Formats: sequence, C-alpha cells, structure tokens
Amino acid sequence: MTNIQDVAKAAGVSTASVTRYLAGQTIRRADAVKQAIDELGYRPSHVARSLKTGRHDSIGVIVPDISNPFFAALVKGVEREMRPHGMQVILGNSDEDAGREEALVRELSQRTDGIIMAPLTENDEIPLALMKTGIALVFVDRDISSGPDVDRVLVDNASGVRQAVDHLVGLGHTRIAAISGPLDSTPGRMRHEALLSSFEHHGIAADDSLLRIGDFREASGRAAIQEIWAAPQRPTAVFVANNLMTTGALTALMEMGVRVPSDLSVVGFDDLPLAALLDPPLTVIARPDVDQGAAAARLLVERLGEPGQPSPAPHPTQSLVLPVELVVRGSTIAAPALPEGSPA
Amino acid sequence: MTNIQDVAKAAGVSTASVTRYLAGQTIRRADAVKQAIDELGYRPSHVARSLKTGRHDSIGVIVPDISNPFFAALVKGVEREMRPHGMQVILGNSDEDAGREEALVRELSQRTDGIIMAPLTENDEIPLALMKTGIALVFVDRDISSGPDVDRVLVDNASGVRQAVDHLVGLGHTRIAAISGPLDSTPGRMRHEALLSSFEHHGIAADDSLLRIGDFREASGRAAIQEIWAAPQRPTAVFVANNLMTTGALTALMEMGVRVPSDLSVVGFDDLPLAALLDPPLTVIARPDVDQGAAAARLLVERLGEPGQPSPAPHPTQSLVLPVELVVRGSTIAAPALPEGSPA
DNA sequence: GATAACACTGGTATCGATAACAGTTGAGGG
DNA sequence: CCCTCAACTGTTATCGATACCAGTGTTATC
Repeated sequence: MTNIQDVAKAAGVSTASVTRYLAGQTIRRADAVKQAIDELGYRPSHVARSLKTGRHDSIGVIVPDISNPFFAALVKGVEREMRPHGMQVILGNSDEDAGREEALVRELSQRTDGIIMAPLTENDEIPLALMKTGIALVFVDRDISSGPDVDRVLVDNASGVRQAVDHLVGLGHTRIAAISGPLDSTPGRMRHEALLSSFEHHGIAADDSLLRIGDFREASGRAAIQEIWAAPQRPTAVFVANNLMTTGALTALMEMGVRVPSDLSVVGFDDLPLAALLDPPLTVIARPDVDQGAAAARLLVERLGEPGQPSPAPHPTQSLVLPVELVVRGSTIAAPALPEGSPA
Repeated sequence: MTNIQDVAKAAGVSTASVTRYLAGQTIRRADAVKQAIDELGYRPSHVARSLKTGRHDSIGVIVPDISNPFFAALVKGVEREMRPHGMQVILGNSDEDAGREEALVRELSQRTDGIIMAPLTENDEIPLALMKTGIALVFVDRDISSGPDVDRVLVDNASGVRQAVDHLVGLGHTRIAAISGPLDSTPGRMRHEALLSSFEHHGIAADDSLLRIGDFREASGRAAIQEIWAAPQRPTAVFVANNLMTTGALTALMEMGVRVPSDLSVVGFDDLPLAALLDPPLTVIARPDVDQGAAAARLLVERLGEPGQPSPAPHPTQSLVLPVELVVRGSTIAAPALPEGSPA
C-alpha cells in the first residue's frame, strides 16, 4: 500500500502538508497533492491515525443475540442515528456467551470511541473494567446492579407487565402461568418482579407449578410451556417474557394440539414481526425497538461530540425509560367458566 | 493507559522481553512480567500491534440488512465457525445503501484480515477495489458479474424456483404471479431467470400484469401484491422471491381480505422463523442459512490460516453451491376449477 | 526601509508495539 | 581452561500517520 510519504514525495511536499490537506486546511500545492493521492490511490491508514490521535471515529454495539429481531431493530436505530454524525458503527454479537462478550468488549474498546451494549447479566463485571479505560459507555435494555453511573436507556418493563396482567384479570383469568426470563438480567428480573407484584395486587396466589424461568431463547419457551401444561391444574392464560420464548411456546402448543386462545390465552412481551399474521394474531406488549437504539446513540453522541471536533464537557449521566404499550390482538379471550367445585 | 514500556520498567526487563512473554515464548523473568502486567492492568494496544504487524486477527462481515432473519442467521454461522479459530468477527450493516457499503468496506478492510460480504448489486465496483488491497474476500449469497476470481458461497436458486413452479403446476396452477427481487442482484436475477425458464418449460405464458419486480423489502412485497391483485385476470398462485417481500405480501393479502390458500396459493423463497405458525402455515423454499455463513467462514479460514501462524499458500478460488429444498405446508393447494370460457 | 502580521512550510519526535540484530550468559564437552 | 552451543537478553529501527516547533516568504503598515 502507498503511504503518506509516497504521496508527499510524488507531490513534492512534506508529509505534514499532506496531513494538512487531508484535514481540509488550505495549502499551497493542494492540486499536486490531490493529483498524487488520486494517481497513487492513496488511502490514509486508519490504524496509524488511531495510534497517533487516540480517536477512532467509530462506535461499537454489543448485543447478546443479533438474530433476535428486537436487537436487530435496535441496531438499526443506532445506525440510523449515527450515520449523519459520520461515525462508523461496528457490531459485536456475544451469542449470550460471557467469554465472547468479554472478548468483544476488549476488542471493540480498542477500536472505537464509545460502546453501546446490553450486558448479559446484572452482575456483569466487564463493563466496569471498560469504564476505567475512559471509553464512553451506554447501556441499552439491560443494566448492571453495581458500579459507576452510566448512561442508560431502558423500557418501562413494570408497566408493560402490569398492563398485561390487568388485561388478563379483566378477562376473568385467575390461573395465570408465566415464563419469565433469567432473573440475573434486567428485563428478566424486572418483568418477573412486576408479575409477582401484579399477582399480589389482584389477589392471585402465585402457583409454583405455573411459574417457569427460561433463558430468553426459543428452546426454553418450548420446554417451559410443556412443563406448565403438565401441571396438576392447568392455567387458562400464560404470560411469556420475551419474543423468542413466545415463539417457542407457540410452536410447542401447536405441536401438543393446544388451541390458542380457546384452550389457553397467550400474551407475550415484545412484538413479533409477524405477530399480526399468526393464527391467532398475538396479543403482545409492544415497545419501541428502533427508537430505543436511536436514543442510546443520541446519548453517546452527546458524550463524544462530532468527529474532528473537541469532545464536549462531561455531564451527568442520564437514564431514559421509554414507554411500552399493550397491543390486544386475538390470542387473549375471556377465561372459560369455572368448572364445578372450583373455589369461587 | 499503561503501555509496554511501563510494564518493562516495572518488571526490570526490556520491552522486547515483554513482547516475547506476550507471544508465549519462555523468558527468564516471566514471573516478574506477569506480575507487572497484572498489577498495572496492562492490555496490549491492538492498534499499535496492527500497525507494526499488519495483522488484525479479525474478520469483517458486511450484509445489506441485519434485520433480515436470513442474514442474521448467516452471521451466526460465520461466528460459530470463526470462534474456535480465535478470530474476532466484526459486523457491518449497509442497510441496502451503496454509500454506506463503501464506507464499511473501506473501514473494515483496514481493521480486518478478510471480509465476507454480500454485495448489493452485481455491478458493485467496491469489492474490486478491495481485492487490490490484498485483503482476503469471500462473497456469500451474492456475486458480482465482472472482476477477478473470488471465493463464493451461493445456494441453488434455480433449483429452488424450479421446485416451486413444478409444485404449483402439479397442483394445476397455470395463472402464476411472481414478485421477483432486483434484477441487478444475484438472487434476484437468478430466481427471476429460473422462473421464466420454468414457465417456458411448462408452456406457461408470462403475463406482465402478474410479474412484478420488488426490492427484497417488505414494503415492495405489499405494493406488488396489491398491483397483482388488481390485474384484469387474477392469478391463482403467487411466488415471492424472498422472506421480507413474502411477509409484506401476506400482510397486504390479509388486509385486502384475500384468503390464503383458497383464493390464492402462496409460495415464498426463504423460510421464515414463524412460517409454520402462520395461518396458513407457509409453503417455502428453505435453504441453509447458518450453514451458508459457516461455509463462507471456512473458505476464509483456509485462505488466512490461524492467527499467529504463517498464512497458507494461495490456492485457486472455490465456488460452493448449497442445495435448497421445497417445504410444502399449507399455503399451496390445488388450483380452483377453471371458470367457464377460460382457455383450456 | 524597517517592522509586524499573516499564511504557509518542512523537520522531527511521537503514538505503542514488533522484529532484526547483536550481544550476554551458563552449561557441557574436549 | 577454553570453546562451542543453546538460550536468552537489550538496543534500535520501523510501521504510518499527526502535531509541535521553528522557520520562510509575502504583504501591509508606519
């Protein structure tokens, strides 16, 4: 590859002048430099520049599962927001693996100016190490329990769950099953806690045979619903704490011949791209996904400033909580009349 | 940040010895170096290392749309294959934008040792420039028409389309509509050409009012099916050339009150994560997605070798074509009896 | 004509690591 | 005791760009 020295020589100037030309400053022999660059096909080495300046003009996004439509949409939001600021967006997919997440954080923290990430668990120590390196950090969708103040963008998980339970109770359901997410992840914990407190608020006794903890992946949704359906007393409705587990649960229900909603009402957290086309159309708690990514990107830009500009003064961290919304479709209907002999 | 000099000083050795320790060679004062590294929290600068060695120990993947489940799965395959080789996978999402694709190529070609990409169009000039820089390149799912030999992994588009048309004709359909993809993209062109040649093979006249070219995105599937349904003579079946356009078409059909499959049989290219749960379950041409990514990764590894090892000798480029398979579900049924007066 | 201000210029140290090279040490053999 | 060899060591140039510093020329002002 040709380097800045080749260009300088070809144009008959010093490397400093080429640098100045590259930075948009006016130099006497601009034409000659431009010509030399074109003829040699010169591209400045990003690596060398980063080494000298310490800047990268790019940010990283680390998500647990890029094939989850929610995270894919989130990434889109980040990119859309970043593009006009002239920053590259680099993606990392941890595949729900702590080791891989750590490797990505190490890698991207050296190649980017800031990182937007959804940490795997609330005990995740990795981001703490990140903060010490001075890189800008924004948490999105997930949080960690300990550690320093960090910008974050969450959604109102508690409100969503409350809306869902209110909706089911309003339809007469009292035996409500739930497939929750990992309790050491922010959305898993918040949704589960909100569920229990909603149950309590409505005077519904929590029945352990109807409560399952999954791992937010499809297979665990399948397994959980099978266990729940084998419970001594079956539920009339089920709440599933995320999109992939909902997919798994629906698949298993179809295979088991359980009809939704006549045998079982289903409400899921997270909208699905095809939720309206399912049989029946799925009732869900929808939340902003693209917007959540965009919001995180905005927080990061506020901290980093534009490429080429001096960084803005540090300011206090911000926490955003975006609203969610219950979308009632066809998968939830009134509870069947109580069988004889049941408690009132 | 602490650098290698700090470590060397703290351990009472030269920087060269620290480098050697880092590279796994045996040095006399290994304990002291290890201790210094731990105490100072030293992490070697990836940027500086890359500048000196020219290696990055990471690869890039550039896709047109990460929120397309097919590409998300493909990325997963790449990562799964790369992980045991100790290479980082960095993602870029061009969002179907040529300018953004170019920026990503420039960016990632300077940060990675090789790139797996699905070029936007077959006329894409960008990868050609890439080849000149000497970086390893693998095309996946899409190809470019001109230019040097490149490793590539495609699927058997023609066979898939043929299977779909054979299936529809076997069910008695003769008025078959199609929503094709962009003709300047490899899958768009190959599927469209295979469609026309299958029509010809079965003696079906191509009716322009039933053939639409979309852009592989959901909105264009919606628009196309609306136009098709407004044709003077409606079709009894439709073939849709990819997953997102199929989603769009199904949504529009539902909104228009067209019943699938009784009013219209539907077969789509690409399986959907929820295809089996749709109403009706969707007949599709399924293809390996994760495997396609994994195959591309394998080709790249063959060219790059393991990190820390010398690169293997150059070898001729390879082209893989993976098989596809028609999955018959519920969205295709026998054509209705011909209305009176129709040509036989 | 001297002086100041301005707009540029090139030389060079530097970012943080690696690798080539030229020592230095200690063990073992004669 | 000297020599050879193996195993390790430090010094230094280098990757490709940037930024500081100290000029150099031109123009404007008195």
